[in-house]
Amino acid sequence: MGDKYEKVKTFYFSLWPSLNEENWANFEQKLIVKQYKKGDCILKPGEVCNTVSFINYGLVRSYYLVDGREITTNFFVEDSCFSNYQSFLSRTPSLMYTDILEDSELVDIDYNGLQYAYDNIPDSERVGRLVAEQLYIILSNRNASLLLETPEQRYLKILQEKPDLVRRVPQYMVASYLGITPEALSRIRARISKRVSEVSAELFSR
Amino acid sequence: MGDKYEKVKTFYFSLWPSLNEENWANFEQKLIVKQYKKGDCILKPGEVCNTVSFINYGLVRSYYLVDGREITTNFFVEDSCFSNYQSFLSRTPSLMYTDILEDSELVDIDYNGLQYAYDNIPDSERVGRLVAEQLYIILSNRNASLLLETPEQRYLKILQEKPDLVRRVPQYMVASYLGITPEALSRIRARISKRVSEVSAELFSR
DNA sequence: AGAATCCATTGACCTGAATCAATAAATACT
DNA sequence: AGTATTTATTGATTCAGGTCAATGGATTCT
Repeated sequence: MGDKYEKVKTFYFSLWPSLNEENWANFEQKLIVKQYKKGDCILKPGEVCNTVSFINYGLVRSYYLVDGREITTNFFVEDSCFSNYQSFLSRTPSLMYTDILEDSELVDIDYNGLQYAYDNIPDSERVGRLVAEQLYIILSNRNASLLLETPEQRYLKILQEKPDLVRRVPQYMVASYLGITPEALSRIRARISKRVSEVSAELFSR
Repeated sequence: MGDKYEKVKTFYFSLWPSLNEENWANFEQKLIVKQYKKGDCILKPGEVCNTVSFINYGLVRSYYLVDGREITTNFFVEDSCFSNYQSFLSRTPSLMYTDILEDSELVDIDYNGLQYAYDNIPDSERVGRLVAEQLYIILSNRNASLLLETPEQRYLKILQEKPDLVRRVPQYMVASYLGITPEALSRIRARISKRVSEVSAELFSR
């Protein structure tokens, strides 16, 4: 059983320098491990998100669905934490879906479990602050990307920064993460490979 | 002198139930009051934001400038706190400008002052967490608005939710907050008032 | 393996907003 | 008050991406 908590334990020890075995044991009691199958939907619009989850293995996606059109806000991969944090924190209904894209194992802590930790486990309050701050920074960067970069720039960036993710996820989901339609992404790809082949020809002709 | 701290004191007491006079006195020592004139620029791209500020009075704006084009991310009004939180937290250079739109008085706490508070003043850690969480929720809502609503919907919303702000700020800044050009906002306004007059005529003809 | 479903590409066309430009209105400045 | 500057409106044009539709490849399922 300790097995399934190994990765999440490493994760927490890394960002919680003062964490010791006693406090970990206390914290671990609040964790629940669950397995999901590809295609499972774990949160729907209207539901309040009640967990923060660590991904042992698998792949997860959050997205809005607005008149038939999906808008992906995030992909989450193994060894990281995710939540619908806005819904979780504000205790208000989610506006998003959260789906399992690949068979996954999640380690959940629920809202009450986390409040218990804040109230009873030393320094967990600070970890909570640091996590919230980290998530703020990430969201802020995502925001800047959507405001400042063109879809093509965003595509080239994700290709470079998360090539593995692009391979694991259908292209239409990547498109919706970039804020465009599948057709538009297909055209951007065509444009890029045209440019690449022109440059190659140029180099070849010298 | 205590005068200038009155509003910010009320503000902190409201979100920090366990705050007492002794701890407040300790905290207040870390605060610095500053006046600014309309047009002042208090943070430029490349600079690291080193303060979180409470606005006694005045109006402040944050915006990106990308090839001559302004993109407003936020307006901040009296009795609220602001910061370039992404830069402040990550200690990395800002990508944004922060300008004073109306003569303002700010009550600043700097990065070290805040760390001092976290380390020495009871429950300040929790307040820091709650503030970060609140800011996350706000940013998340702003994000959803930009992804899910049309510029016209966003305009109607800001008209309804912050009519005072729309009056105090030049229209081209509102446009850049909505993610469009001044021309586009002007056309949206024309469209709306056309619809309004059609509805009026309709009602009148009965 | 074969059928069915899902996914990516391509073409034709449409649309909303950007851009460029000119003018008018409003504010600020002396 | 009168000039200068800033801001808002309107028109003409352009363009990136959306929409609709058809086709062909890939995956998945039994």
